[in-house]
Amino acid sequence: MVNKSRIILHIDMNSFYASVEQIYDPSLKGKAIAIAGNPKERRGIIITCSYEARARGVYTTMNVGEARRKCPELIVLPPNFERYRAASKSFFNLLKEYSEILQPVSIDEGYLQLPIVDGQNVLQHVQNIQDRIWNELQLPCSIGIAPNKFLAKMASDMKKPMGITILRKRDVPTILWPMNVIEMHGVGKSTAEKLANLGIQTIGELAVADEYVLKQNFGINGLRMKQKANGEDDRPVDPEAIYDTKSVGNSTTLSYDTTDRDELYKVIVTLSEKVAERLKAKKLAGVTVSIMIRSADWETCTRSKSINNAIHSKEDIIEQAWYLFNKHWDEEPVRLLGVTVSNVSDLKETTQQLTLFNFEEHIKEEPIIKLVDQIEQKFGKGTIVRGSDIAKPVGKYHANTSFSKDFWE
DNA sequence: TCTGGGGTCCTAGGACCC
DNA sequence: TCTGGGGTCCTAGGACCC
Repeated sequence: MVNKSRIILHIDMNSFYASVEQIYDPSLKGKAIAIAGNPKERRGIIITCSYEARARGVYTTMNVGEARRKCPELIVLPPNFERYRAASKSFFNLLKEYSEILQPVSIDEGYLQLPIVDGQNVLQHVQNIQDRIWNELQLPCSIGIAPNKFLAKMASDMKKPMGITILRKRDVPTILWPMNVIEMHGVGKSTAEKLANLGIQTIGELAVADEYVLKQNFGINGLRMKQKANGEDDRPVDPEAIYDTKSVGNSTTLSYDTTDRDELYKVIVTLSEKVAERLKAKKLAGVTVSIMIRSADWETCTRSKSINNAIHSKEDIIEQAWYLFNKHWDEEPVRLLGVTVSNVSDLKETTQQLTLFNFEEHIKEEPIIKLVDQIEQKFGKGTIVRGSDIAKPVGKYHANTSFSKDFWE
């Protein structure tokens, strides 16, 4: 009989940025340190902090001033993303030695599906991975081991720092069900409140909740939440997901709220340039440009516009973003501005489509068969990109299912 | 607790087409 | 023409995550 069990790890770096800074400056080890967006500006907030700082009441999103008041000896550092990216790369490279089925989720966490080896002591094996990340990279991490992504994610959260937690299907009623729904990955404050109004407080109550009611209140997500509450999740670990960028955007909170049009134009230009640069690095172009305007009272307005051809140059992005801004800005003081390009696709594919489109313009009177012939004569076979071929193929990885050892039973 | 910046996914309404 | 049903695309906003 085929056993469909998988062994999935969720590896979560502990206070990643702070840990990396402690590598570069070992004198920071054991101290209360924090990384803050803008340490000197009034609007700086804590991005992450060491466990020593957490013990003193400092937490992520806390205002820097507030954090300093709570913990006067706090060492506040600016972020150094190049360092974090480099550390992240080493970390994922190490993980890749254990399996090709690796899905980075963010700079500091990812899923790894282990090959199933008969008679292997899984816990020992994972302990070895954690030891290597610590010994070779000096990075602490927590690891969850489970038969699916959701349970692995929940498990990695249970012991921090440097924890390893196995969460089996059979543990779900005893471990997960007594927990409050807010503890569930994917359930935030808003959903938790809505659930509470329906009389659902715990994950156990969600696990047996009426599906019709869930569907009415939360749509497809309601049914997914119930499945997860029952420990079910069949999403594959997808190594390609990280390459499938949907949008590229930059935003900034101004150091003071302003209505100065010239100043706001400069900000739009800077943001558009950054977006263009990042699109170029990723070899992407997009057909939709959005802007975000946040006013002093935290009201956020987003406006977008789709155009015929995918764009990527700073000039094009500035033009669209500035048009949108002028059309929709209500002249109220602006706190934050953002520019995003979405509906992106590979630059090579979009220019190919553009060539086809332009050519088609010239000979659009011709019957379609002749058209195809002409294009292929001119540009070679394979030039025609049919609708179904344009979408980027997404690699699917399936687990080795021939696992005889009943690890999860 | 007066809140940064990077994203993803889902929904709902309207336009438009057959 | 006073009027169905299915589908897709676009836009705006909300919820959530790290």
